[in-house]
Amino acid sequence: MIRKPENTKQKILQLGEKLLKEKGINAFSYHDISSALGVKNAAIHYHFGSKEDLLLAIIEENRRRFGRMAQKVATTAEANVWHSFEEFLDIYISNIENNRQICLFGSLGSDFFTIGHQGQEHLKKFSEKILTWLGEILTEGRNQGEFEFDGNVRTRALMICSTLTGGLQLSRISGKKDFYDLVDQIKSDLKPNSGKTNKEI
Amino acid sequence: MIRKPENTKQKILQLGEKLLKEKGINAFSYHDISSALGVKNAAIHYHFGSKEDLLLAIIEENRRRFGRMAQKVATTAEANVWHSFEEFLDIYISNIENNRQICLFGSLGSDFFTIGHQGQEHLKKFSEKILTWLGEILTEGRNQGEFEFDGNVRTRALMICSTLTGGLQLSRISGKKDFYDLVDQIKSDLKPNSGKTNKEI
DNA sequence: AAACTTGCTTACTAACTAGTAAGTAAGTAC
DNA sequence: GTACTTACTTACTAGTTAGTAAGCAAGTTT
Repeated sequence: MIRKPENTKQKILQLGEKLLKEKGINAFSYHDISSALGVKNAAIHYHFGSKEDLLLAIIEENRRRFGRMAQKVATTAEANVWHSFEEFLDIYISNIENNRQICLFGSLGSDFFTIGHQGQEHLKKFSEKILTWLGEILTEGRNQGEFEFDGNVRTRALMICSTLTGGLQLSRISGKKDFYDLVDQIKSDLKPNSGKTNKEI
Repeated sequence: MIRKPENTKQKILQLGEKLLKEKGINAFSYHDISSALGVKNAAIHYHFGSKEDLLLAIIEENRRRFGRMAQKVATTAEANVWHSFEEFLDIYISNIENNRQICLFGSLGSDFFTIGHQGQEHLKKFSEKILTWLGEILTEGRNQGEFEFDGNVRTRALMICSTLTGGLQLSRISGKKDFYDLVDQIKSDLKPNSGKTNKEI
């Protein structure tokens, strides 16, 4: 028998995340994963004792991935707020391009009352992390004159996240193009001196 | 036996909608409905042959309800765009106040690939109806000088819907208050001469 | 070489799922 | 008063679900 330690575990995690973002936590089963990977059901339980454990691992994996992105844009030489913001938007764009997946928070926000307490708490902490990070980028950008927007920073960060989260879902229904329009409008709205021209484009 | 025709059917429909918006289509069963209503599983199948049939009826019910709202604001004496827009926002606010439900499109956008073709098509038509209606209100308001916003009308309508859809879900995670802040910001952003003050509030 | 660990498989269970077929009590039409 | 319709119930099925206990082959430690 060929031994590739941690290989199966990683594959389960990756496929679990894919299924979570495509169908939702309540619409895939251990069998969906095991049959796709050519292993038995019990192999999934060996690596992730319960479905809740798999869910926690998926959330943690997303948290780490976000951390790496934040680290990357913070240490890049030509670091600037627009570059950081684009990297953030790319997370959502890669979702829609990857089989029209929705984001973690959209999937688990919808199913929030069907997941365990630990999952809810992990999600809450992760969402605060994102809102804080985005808030810092927005504040920095506003101070630099790179961004222009009204109101409270946290609310603006929340609004951008909500638009992207909802946009991924609605564009499943109304068409992919709508999401790209949405992303362009979000960027356009943030640009200074875009004014409120009130002209039809 | 007391005969209240259509009573059970209405109750099934109401509870089905509630469960759909609280837990999602894949997280409730016919048993959840039948046990709550004190009837048997087969009674649900009598009124709604399949789960897909129940789903179609729920979508149709929401479509009718939206139609009644649109009719109402169109025929009200003191009709104006702000009043219409507030009535629209009230649909989302009543969701969050009703056990932190999410909206139909959020729930079914997340589970889009797990529902049947008919459900997807009905949803698509209904979403176009809403976007068209909101687009008309936005256009009228912009022409009257009541609303001020940049860019394409459809994209702006879509952005407002996306923000509300995503906002309902994210505020399950981050707290109810965030949703009310979001609604206030949406309204504030639409107001003319709000400018882009770039000041922290 | 004996004991232990890792990464599974085989074989199973209890609970739950949507859905069906047949029956039945009450009301309605003629 | 007989036939028909409505709104269910009883009783069932076949398939799916997460989860478990025991076994086993290969590699690792001592």
